Amino acid sequence: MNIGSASRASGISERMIRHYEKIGLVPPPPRRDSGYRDYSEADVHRLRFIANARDLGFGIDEIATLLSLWSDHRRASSEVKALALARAADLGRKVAALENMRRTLIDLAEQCHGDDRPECPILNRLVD
Amino acid sequence: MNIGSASRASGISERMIRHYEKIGLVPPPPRRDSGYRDYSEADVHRLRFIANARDLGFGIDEIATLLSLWSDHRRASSEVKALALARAADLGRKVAALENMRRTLIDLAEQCHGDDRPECPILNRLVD
DNA sequence: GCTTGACCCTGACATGATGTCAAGGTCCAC
DNA sequence: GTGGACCTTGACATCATGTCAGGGTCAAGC
Repeated sequence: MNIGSASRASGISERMIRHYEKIGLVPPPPRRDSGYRDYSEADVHRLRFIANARDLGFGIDEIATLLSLWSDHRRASSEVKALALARAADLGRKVAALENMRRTLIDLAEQCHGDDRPECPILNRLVD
Repeated sequence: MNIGSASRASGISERMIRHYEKIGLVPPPPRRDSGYRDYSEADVHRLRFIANARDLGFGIDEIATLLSLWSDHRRASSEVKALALARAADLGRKVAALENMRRTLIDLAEQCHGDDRPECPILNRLVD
């Protein structure tokens, strides 16, 4: 299967598939005489795994760990669980930080007349 | 004032101060004979404005707009308000997306025994 | 006046995930 | 055999930020 098909089947751009190959996240597939990469179903499977993990907010390093856990049939599920919970905690912190910004902005906007006058609590706050 | 003092006073790293100068977000300060940048209080003020806006999640382009609105004493506060609300809406979308990921991870982790057995719903989900 | 350590200068390379563009080779259906 | 779709590599860009190297400057203490 060509890289274009693998891309469509996995939801990862051709660009990123080549990138993941370069950084060692996916093994280099065999090449045809033309030099074209030739992907198997298993390769696409791996790519989709990566796409799903990425969509859950895992970073490249964590995805590499998940991949090795995935292919290790003797691994303990506790390792995977710990990784997922660490990721969740991280997301929780990010959510809290963004939510804080959002509330601050909304509070400031509520205090701002939003009319033709230049007086503006939002700018005043930035000047503090 | 040297760049180090300006950095400490504004909370922006020296590296980023120089960067903001290069991209035109702050005006190039005068130089002393030695070539050292020489910052005024007004410069530091501007830097702190930038730091505050950055902490509220504004991007460089938006900060540039805020800076021009700030120095325009005839501007309408409605423009600033619109910018703040757009930013808040954007943050709201990001928060929702991250919160979604977080919930999914926690749900998956709850279904995972987290023991020595290899069986793991988290990995199964990634394989879908 | 000299030394020393703290400070400053520029420029370059790196990150991470991703896009785009260019110049060239390949494949297949007609 | 030709055209259009596809593939190759490599390079450059983004955004905010860090770090490092190689070199100049300043100020305090001796």
